[in-house]
Amino acid sequence: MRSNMCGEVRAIHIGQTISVCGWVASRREHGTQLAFVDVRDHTGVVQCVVDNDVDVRSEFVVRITGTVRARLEGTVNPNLPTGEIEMGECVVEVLRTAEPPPFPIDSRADKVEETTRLQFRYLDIRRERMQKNLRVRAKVNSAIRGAMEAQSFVEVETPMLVPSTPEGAREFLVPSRKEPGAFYALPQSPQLFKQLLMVAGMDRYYQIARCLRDEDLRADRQYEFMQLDAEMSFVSQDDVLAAISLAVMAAAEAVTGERPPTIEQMTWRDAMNRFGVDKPDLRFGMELNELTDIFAATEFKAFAGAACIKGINATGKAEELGRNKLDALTDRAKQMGAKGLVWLKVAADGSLESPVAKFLSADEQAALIARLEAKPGDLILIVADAWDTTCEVLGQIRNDLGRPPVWQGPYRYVWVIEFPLFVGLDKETGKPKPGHHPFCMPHPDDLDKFDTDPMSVRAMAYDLVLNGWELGSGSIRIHKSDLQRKVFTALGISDEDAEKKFGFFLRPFEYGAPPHGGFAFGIDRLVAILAGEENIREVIAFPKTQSGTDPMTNAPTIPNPKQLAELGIRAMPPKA
RNA sequence: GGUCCCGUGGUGAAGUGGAGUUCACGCCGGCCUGUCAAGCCGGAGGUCGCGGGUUCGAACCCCGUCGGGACCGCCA
Repeated sequence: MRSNMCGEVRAIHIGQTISVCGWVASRREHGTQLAFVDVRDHTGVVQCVVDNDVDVRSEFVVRITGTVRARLEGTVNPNLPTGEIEMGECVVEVLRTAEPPPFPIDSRADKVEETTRLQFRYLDIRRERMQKNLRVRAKVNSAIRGAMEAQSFVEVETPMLVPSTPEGAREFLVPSRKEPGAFYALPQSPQLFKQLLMVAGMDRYYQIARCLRDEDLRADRQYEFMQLDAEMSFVSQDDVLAAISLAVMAAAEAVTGERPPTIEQMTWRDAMNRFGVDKPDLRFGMELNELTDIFAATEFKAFAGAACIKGINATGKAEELGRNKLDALTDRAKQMGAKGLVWLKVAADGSLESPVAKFLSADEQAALIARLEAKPGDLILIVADAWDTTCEVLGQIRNDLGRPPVWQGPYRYVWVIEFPLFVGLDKETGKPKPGHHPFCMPHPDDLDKFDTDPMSVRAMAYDLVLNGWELGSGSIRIHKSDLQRKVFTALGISDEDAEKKFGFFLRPFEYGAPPHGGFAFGIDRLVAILAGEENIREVIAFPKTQSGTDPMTNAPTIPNPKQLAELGIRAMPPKA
């Protein structure tokens, strides 16, 4: 039907008679003798000159045949890639008329209520922005596949109807027709199957897998999302990081044209100490500074005896943050569990202005200023509390004060390694809770700490972080039953419970599980950042709203009684 | 489950207790031979999300509810 794409016609085509197909982006009529019709496809628009009356409206689908010619002098449009040329003596075929769209099919729709965009998603996707985003996504998928294939990973598809598992995120359930009362779950991830594929000798598995979690939605979370899911046999942690790094770098290069440098590594403890979060945003400074030693002998009651005192220097923020904003920050710190937040402003003469300055000795003040390299106009914020609280609170405040939009460059990838094996204590059992999942390999140097200091045991677990967003995580898995039993014991899980809860998963290991490890990272998040979007809905063709509905299809809908009867289900009455 | 913000013709905004909801874009009709998200003239189009309350009077204040969004919880 067409010989050229609209956005690709150039001066070299002058003299050729060509046909383009697309949608009418705009029509400018000048009497009955002359009309301009801009035709749009996903490559762009081209101006078509019609020398007579033509009845086409916005978004009519047309095929236009004409001869490419240079535009008249003075009518070149430098804002358009096709602005040097136009199609003349055009014949217009209307392939399909169209109703006026509810919003303009261009960047003006960026301001339209998102619900309306989702209700008419097929029109929204017609826009340049969404076309670009979905094509970026396709490039990422393609580059990842290429990188994984090149490393001898084998793509294996795992089932979508799986057994419900006891741990982890809330699952979507699918009723079984053959066995009324029984349910399948939709997979939160292919975790179980990919590890069994290692037992099965697949050696290197990967899949761009759809995962489903029935947890509340966010800017970076949807019910359904896509992961690069991978698992490798006979590998060290560094092997896994290297393999995934190649996939991520290939994806980034495919989109940006630039290959990121080798992804740096940082231990979890360093990340917490320096940035106060396990997903540090390395694009800006304002790092946490250790101050405990400076105030070791302080008279100031709020600091005296505190396990950990840290501070950040919000450089140049003294002016900007008035009393109200400082109070708000203090409230936020308290909400997060800190006893308080101390602020000090560096005055023009270098002295400290603060309600608490009078409690700090001259030596302490001098040491503080030196440690934080504070200059006039700087704002110092200090938290004194337990180590984790101090880090977390200051990390959050650091992000609040300094973090650029996630899409803003440069891209700073970082592997956060050596996550703790256990985090916190279960309120009911008083036993440690698994940091990642209970099948993570403990760090070999920490095996003797299981009994003495379990909370300090590191795991062979790692996260990939980009600009403060967690892209994904992985670990080396336990493949021996004695070590697995040791971890279960620490978690307070008896042999009997372990068999009941995880037997279906662990029993196959008895037939010869190789040492193995893997990783999974969220494609939606990576694509969003590479596409310059701060919301993954912008890179998903048909996403759900925050309450889990689809304004276009009206899903979820109420099934008819016959369907329910067949499934042996009696539903609650719908909400009024 | 919680906190905060938003809801006014098709779309985006203005109006925060008082006359007839205002403006831009879009839409419909007319004019127009070089425009380019054209220009000019005219026109149609709104239960101000919904329900209740306060008031002489409510788009505006109060309560509830529905829908949307950001965040917390949650996401082993």
